[in-house]
Amino acid sequence: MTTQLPVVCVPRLDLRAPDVIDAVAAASLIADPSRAAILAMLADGPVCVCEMAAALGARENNVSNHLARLRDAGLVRASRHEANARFLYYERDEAAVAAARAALADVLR
Amino acid sequence: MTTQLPVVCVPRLDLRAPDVIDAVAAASLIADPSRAAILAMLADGPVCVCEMAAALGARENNVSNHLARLRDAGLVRASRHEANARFLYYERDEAAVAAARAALADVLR
DNA sequence: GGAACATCTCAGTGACGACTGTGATGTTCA
DNA sequence: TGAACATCACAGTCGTCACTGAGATGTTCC
Repeated sequence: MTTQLPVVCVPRLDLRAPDVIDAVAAASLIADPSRAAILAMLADGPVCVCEMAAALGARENNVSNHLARLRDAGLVRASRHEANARFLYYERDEAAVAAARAALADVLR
Repeated sequence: MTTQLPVVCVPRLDLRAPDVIDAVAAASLIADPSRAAILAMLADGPVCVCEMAAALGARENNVSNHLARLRDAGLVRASRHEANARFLYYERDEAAVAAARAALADVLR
């Protein structure tokens, strides 16, 4: 609880707002419960769209919309199942996830 | 790039959606550029409302609204300047910030 | 006490985003 | 080939949230 208040109470006009666009972009994606759960589920390996929809209790086109946003952000990518190409499996791009984690950690550093 | 697709393509209905409410709450706060910048600025110590407003190029009541949300979440607290109590200085609650950081890191684990 | 300042609270407005429904695309199987 | 399935893309609707403006509270200084 050591609050270091400045001795002189003159507004510091040299204070610059830090660059937070990457953190905001990452946070905006996690700010939705469905997308946050999707990202957490994908931590354990690829998951099918229908599996995620069932786990979330959401419709598949709804999940698809969220996956499209995560895809556009580069956080996940899709590939069809080898044995049954009807199923589309999503997996995380760990490099992009690490970058998002770093951007968020920088704000809360 | 070792995508471990299941050999048998049967939807895993046992898949449960993980608990992400804490991460979503934290992300929702960071998802706004003003709040993200505020949290980042406060990492270096207490800052006055007028200083944050000047750095952000925002109006003071706007900044005050964002600070109220961060306050309600327990991430920041306010105290008046000892020498000049007209100025209200905000500082982070490092325990709460650490908890938010942990919740976010858990989703992107 | 009164004026100027710093900040808060609240209500109103506008914009962005989440969910839905529908139709389209690609895949499997009979 | 046709039916069923898995998923996507897009447009419409509705709710939430950020910014604004105005008024209220607390502080300092004359």
